[in-house]
Amino acid sequence: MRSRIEDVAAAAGVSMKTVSRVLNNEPNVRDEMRQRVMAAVEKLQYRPNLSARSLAGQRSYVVALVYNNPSRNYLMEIQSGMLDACRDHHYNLVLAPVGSPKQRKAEDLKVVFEHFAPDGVVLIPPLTDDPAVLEFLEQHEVPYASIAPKHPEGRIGVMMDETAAVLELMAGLVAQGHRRIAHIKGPPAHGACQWRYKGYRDALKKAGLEYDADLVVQGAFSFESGIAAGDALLDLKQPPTAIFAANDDMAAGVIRAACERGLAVPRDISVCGFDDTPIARHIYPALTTVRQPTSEMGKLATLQLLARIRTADAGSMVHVEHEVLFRESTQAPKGR
Amino acid sequence: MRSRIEDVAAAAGVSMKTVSRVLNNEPNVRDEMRQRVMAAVEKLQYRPNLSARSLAGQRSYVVALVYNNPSRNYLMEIQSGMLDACRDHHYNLVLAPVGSPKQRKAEDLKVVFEHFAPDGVVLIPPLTDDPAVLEFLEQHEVPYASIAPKHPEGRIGVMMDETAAVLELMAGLVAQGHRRIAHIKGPPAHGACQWRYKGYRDALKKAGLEYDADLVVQGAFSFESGIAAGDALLDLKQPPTAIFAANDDMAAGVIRAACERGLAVPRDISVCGFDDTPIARHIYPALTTVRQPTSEMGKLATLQLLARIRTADAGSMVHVEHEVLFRESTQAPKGR
DNA sequence: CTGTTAGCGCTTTCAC
DNA sequence: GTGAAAGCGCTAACAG
Repeated sequence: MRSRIEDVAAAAGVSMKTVSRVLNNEPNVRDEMRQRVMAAVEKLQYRPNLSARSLAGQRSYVVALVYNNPSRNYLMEIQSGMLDACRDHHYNLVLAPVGSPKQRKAEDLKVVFEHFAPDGVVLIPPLTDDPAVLEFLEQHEVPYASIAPKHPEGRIGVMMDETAAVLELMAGLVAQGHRRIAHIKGPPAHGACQWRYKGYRDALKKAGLEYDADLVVQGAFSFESGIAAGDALLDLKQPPTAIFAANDDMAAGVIRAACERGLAVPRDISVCGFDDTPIARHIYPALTTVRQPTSEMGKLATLQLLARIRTADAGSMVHVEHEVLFRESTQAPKGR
Repeated sequence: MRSRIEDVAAAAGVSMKTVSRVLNNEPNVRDEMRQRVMAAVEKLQYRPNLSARSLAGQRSYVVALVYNNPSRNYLMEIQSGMLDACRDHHYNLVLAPVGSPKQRKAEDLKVVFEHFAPDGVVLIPPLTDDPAVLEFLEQHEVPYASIAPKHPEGRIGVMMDETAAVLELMAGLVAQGHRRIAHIKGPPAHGACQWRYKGYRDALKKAGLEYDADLVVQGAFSFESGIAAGDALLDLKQPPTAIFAANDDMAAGVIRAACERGLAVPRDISVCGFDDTPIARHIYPALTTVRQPTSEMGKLATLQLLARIRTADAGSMVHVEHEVLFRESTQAPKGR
């Protein structure tokens, strides 16, 4: 049978409460006691019982990943980073998909909270900015960390300078000689998309190129929406020489659209995406894109959350570096 | 504050234990009592406290998904199916990646068990057949369901007739006129690969084609291994006219290898994969492949597991249907 | 068929 | 600084 706190107390010759104090890093324990307890814990291979702990105390040692319907790759990466952070801090991860069948986000959240009473949650786009979710969390006073929120002010979590990344990407296209560069926007609910769009406009201005509304179409982050957008752009009287899609899936759709009409990428049209998901490397030609350290972002967000759980005003909004990857799908335009 | 079982008992005018009986579907409760209790539960919005339940009882109402390093897409699908099943049965899912950094699978499992004491686990390839994991589970008498195990005898879970699927796929290639069909094998640790390989051999025999060892190369399920295998096959003095890769990622690698050397798919070489992961539809040309209902398999495996948790000899190995999808990456060979 | 009593293993008072 | 006792909300064993 598993050893209990009582056994550890007996082995160390102290009371249960002292053991509890040591385990929870509480003050008011002499160093010598601490050592004795640690030794006994080690010797008996003692691990606290989670259920008992959360029943008696107020903490559950669980954090939840709350999400709506992000890209599967993205979710996977975040999840894996969170698992890393959790493992290191003896925390545990539960998944909280919300609003799946009936769109009752707050209801779904409530169920998760009733079951697991997580000590905090990590939010990822496009849910990071969902009013219903935020309201629920504020109301229940649950600490949360946000990944790539639209409005980072006063939040803790992690984000990347997406605008700067796009600026860099666009500068590369301009350097290759592109003058007519189109943009496929992502869903507006997705905070990052507005930054990417801003980067696009800023880059045009910086390069002295005029903004042309015809060259900007709305996508939905899906492969299919990329095909539709690509078709629309390639049908223009004066088509662009390069297309910057707000994510890789849509960029893959554009490549499909181009191939279907006999155009070669990048010879006839340059294409680039964003995110560096696996598809970026797997399609032919390999996509020029922006890598964001997604898994690390999951980890960092979790660390900020754990800090805040421990101390009410700890944790901050941390920034991570991007990396622009020029690959095969972009080159100087033909006419040059 | 949340209502407790005591409140429900008071509201229904019965004892706590009766409420408990109703909630756990135990026998020996009059229908009238049951109704009264249910009404009170509804009225008070009562939800049992998980921690208290698992502390007092023997069940944790948690199932774990135990995995090693499957394809991310695959994992995602399984996970989503499991979440469905769990939600329907008031169970909860925890993730148990094992052997990640230091390859101590049993150790990692133990940690998960100490924290969550899951009532059962679902195993997915390539871990389904891992001796260390199976031994741990048997030893601790933990019910488990297996997805696509190498040796289904006596197991519960879910599997697909992979051999039949390959037979069907290969028959399609033969019907198109292919006579030199190559195969890229998946990692041997992965149970399904032996069934896919068997299907390949059986199909050759059935079509009256000779088995040629040069046409079979070993892959590792990765895109990169697909490139390498594709290069090897295309370098042959007498290259194949069609290549059947044991999964989609490797098939994508083959397409890359072909494109790099200026060959067109399917004009110069037909390629097909297995699994119908998103990449199959997203690359150009779209891959001929075999769809397996992965998400449903996650759900079904969980249902079998839950049945077994409830009753020691319930649950079985269920079979799901495949679907062969002929898309753009295969056509009749040139020479014909 | 139903209710009472005693814990599950831990943390929290509150004494010392 | 440390410890003893009293629950956290539920289920198990037993009594009715």
